[in-house]
Amino acid sequence: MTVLNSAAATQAAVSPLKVTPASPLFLREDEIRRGIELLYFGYTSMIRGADAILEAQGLGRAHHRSLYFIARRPGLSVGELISLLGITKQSLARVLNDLGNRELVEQRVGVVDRRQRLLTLTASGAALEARLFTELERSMARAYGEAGQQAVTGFWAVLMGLVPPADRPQVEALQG
Amino acid sequence: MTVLNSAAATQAAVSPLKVTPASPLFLREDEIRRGIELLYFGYTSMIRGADAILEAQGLGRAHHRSLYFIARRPGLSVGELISLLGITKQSLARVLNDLGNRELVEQRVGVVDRRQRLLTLTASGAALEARLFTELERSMARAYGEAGQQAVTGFWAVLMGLVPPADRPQVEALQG
DNA sequence: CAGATAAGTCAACATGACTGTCCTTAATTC
DNA sequence: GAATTAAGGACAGTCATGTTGACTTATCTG
Repeated sequence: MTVLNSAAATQAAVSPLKVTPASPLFLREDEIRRGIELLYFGYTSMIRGADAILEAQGLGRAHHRSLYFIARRPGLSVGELISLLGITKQSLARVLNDLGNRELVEQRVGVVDRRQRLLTLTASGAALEARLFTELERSMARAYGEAGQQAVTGFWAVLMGLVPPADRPQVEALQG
Repeated sequence: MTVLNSAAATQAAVSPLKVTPASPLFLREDEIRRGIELLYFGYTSMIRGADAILEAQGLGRAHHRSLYFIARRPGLSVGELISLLGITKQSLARVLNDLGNRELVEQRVGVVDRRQRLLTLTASGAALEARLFTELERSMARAYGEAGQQAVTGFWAVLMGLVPPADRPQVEALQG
């Protein structure tokens, strides 16, 4: 899956996407609103690409989020997944039951703590997640490519700044 | 509302938030996943701040989005709002009826096209939107301040790159 | 005038979140 | 070893927000 989008990469080297740069007074209301709006439209644009695949499977975005995090951290516990998603046990239960019934996700009893149920993708679950990821990747790789490497660093920095400091370790752990 | 967060602004000048910079191979899967995750957590972190205010009013995020765009573009038509939100007329109708019944939003017949209903906030609607905006602003201003001006430009560039080119004019028009 | 467009309305339905409660099993603590 | 705590599952009801489809009214445009 470590596939370079060569077209986007080429474009990155050649012509970074022009956007109006932030002004020295980049905390003015208009610039705040610009960030709010771009975050809203960017986020919804990115995830919209996977919706068609999900719908064909009779799954929704909630299922996608679970598949994504289980793929990212195989063997994570139900409690850890609840914490990442920020939803209740009961909300996650239905999603996890759906995924289990479709044999996309498997549970094993924890080794160190046998109360835990550790989650992994089955082969077909991994295949579906890969297809969904490819959709997100297409969108993100194009954006990275158009904006350029330096912009990506700024993109990450602002987004991490939006996360309350108390929650940052969890996000960083995911990416360790 | 053009309030500078002086603490954040000072911090911006002094010590931009350190994040692992994007590598030259910034299209590798890990870096794509990092973007996906930060976008998810950043977006949800930002909007979560307004939820308490909304809940106290008996309103939800759908109401907030309508209030936001009506505040941003006073006098926009119902059709324009549908297009911005990407939802159906029937979905918006319920939200707009709620906001009208609470006298937060008013409708006027269009001047150039009398079929249109042009939306504006009432005084109390504007007051509520301002409170909600202040919450988002707090979060965004802190992130801008921590990351620094240059990072903000990159943040905008990547997000605009995520938006399909066909949809970009609409986003830019909002910010004209 | 005929057809297209903007908007409103009613109905039925799906999804994904919530709360609350009860239960089982396993780990921890006294 | 007994009591408490923690992880998870199950069941029930509710709410917010989206969807389709069908129909109406007013207005604009060719």
